[in-house]
Amino acid sequence: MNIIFVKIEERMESKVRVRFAPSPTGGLHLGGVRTVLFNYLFAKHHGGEFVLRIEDTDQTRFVAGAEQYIQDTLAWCGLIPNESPLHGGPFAPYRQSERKAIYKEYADQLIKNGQAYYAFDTAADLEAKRAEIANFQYSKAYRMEMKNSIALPTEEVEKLLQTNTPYVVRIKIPDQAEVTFEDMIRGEVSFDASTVDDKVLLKADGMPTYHLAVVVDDHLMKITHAFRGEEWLPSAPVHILLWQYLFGLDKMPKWAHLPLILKPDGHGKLSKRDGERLGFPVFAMDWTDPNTKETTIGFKEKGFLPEAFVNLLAMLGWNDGTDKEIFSIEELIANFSLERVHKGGAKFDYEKAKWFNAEWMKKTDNNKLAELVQPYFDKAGIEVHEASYLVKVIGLVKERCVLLPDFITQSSFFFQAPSVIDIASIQPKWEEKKQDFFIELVKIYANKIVEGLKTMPAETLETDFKELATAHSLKPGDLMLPFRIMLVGGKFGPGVFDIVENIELQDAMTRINHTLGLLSSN
RNA sequence: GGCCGGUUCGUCUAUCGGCUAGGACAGCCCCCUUUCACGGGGCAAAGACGGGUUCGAUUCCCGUACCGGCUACCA
Repeated sequence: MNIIFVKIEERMESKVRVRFAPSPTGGLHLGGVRTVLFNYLFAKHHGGEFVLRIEDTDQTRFVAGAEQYIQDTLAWCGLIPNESPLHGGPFAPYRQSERKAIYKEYADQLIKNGQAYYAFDTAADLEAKRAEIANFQYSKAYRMEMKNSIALPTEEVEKLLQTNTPYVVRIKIPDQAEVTFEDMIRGEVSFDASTVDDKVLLKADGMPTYHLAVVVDDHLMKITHAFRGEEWLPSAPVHILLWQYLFGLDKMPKWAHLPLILKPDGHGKLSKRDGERLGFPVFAMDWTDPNTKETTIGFKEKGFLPEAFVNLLAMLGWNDGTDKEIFSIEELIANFSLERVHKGGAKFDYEKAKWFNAEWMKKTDNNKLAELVQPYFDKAGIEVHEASYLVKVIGLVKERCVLLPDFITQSSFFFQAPSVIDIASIQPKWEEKKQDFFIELVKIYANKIVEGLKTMPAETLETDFKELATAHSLKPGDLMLPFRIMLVGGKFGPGVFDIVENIELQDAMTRINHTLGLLSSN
């Protein structure tokens, strides 16, 4: 028996190099970004390099704009690759479609060494065979019944090749081979390679499949540690065999198969559909399919801060062993270790995700928040005359905002009078005494304005308000809610006197009068 | 079906053989707040099951169950 055993040596003498290798087929979802993140954290923790490689070998699934989207997403998250298709690097090109010729050479070498072979079966041939034989596998058991350079006489193979018959190149899995390797997260994993079929390495269009491309490029790009989702575990033996055939197992990167991110309800891998169904983003940023024009919302546009997004992703499958949950990217880099990455998948919890964002909002500087919030104000058509005023308002309302757009609902009344007044919450307990009180309050404010005051400190406003209430033999408490609703339109917002202080006396008067008008006309 | 992986409160998780199984999110209650939040305090809530190993297992081993992944000329 041919035993392949790969051990992790604790050597780290060569510079750590990792890669993220997505296919440009659409938006980048949570699981993808987390794979990037763990790659990045591992590389930076060890002072290594992070490479972005685009695996665009499937021309039928290629989607225009997806590559740009991936780069933009990494930029938003702050996970900038050292080498990429856009910025190049010493191992360019970084797009597999541009490396087509390279893979052919290696496929030829495998064929020459008897480790791979030509297969001429058409799609129909394969379909028929699969229909005929339950659990059909293109391997030892049925290889000889198929149209390939192992089963066919040499002359016929020659003839097929000379007449340009379409073919694929398949790896020849050894009849008996136990493949064992050390996964950095899972420990020793072993497979009986004969249960794997002869995977296609080179497709009929001359493009490599993932199996060949990942091995060749990881070698050529000197990748030392390869991270990928757990869904790749079953094909690991193919890759290990290829490493053995092509470059030697001593050169092979160490593998780490990351746990999956699961649906919040039910079971299975989290998908784009789950987000739509349950009402939360799954992609990092908005993604518009160029064909259907359909847009899928992203965490960025939903109003998440990149710091929070990265933080929450890191905690999905990793922790530092303490109760600490809020980590900056620098702290993550400093503390990250693969030993603390989980083996089991984690269900995504949107409520917890929002909590991370709320925490990061509180930590973020008001000036920074103002910058981020400005576009939402623009979109809502709310004019911000002074940036400094926005910064001040943000300080007043930030702890009641979870997502960036919450600033609109929580603070629009600082910039314009509310368009809707929740009269229904005032009316039941409304009485003439209260009306008189507010008429008097307006007069007081008018006098202050005549005295040359535009506004007054919240504390003074509050004292005056309470004194006036007492004078009208009313409890201040019974007046606060109506006052709040007059100012903001409903039962929300920061302290009423903080609001009055900021919107200034003139505006407050206008709003009181407006509501008084509504109340008397009803 | 076959192969591989996984399994601690509803969810994310701590525990690296030693018993009040800790924290966070969500839920509920109270305080603060004459709005809503934030904040503070509290309640409720977990080791899939069965065997071993051991003085002692959530922790180590085996089996079972359940869940997941893969099983394409997709990645």
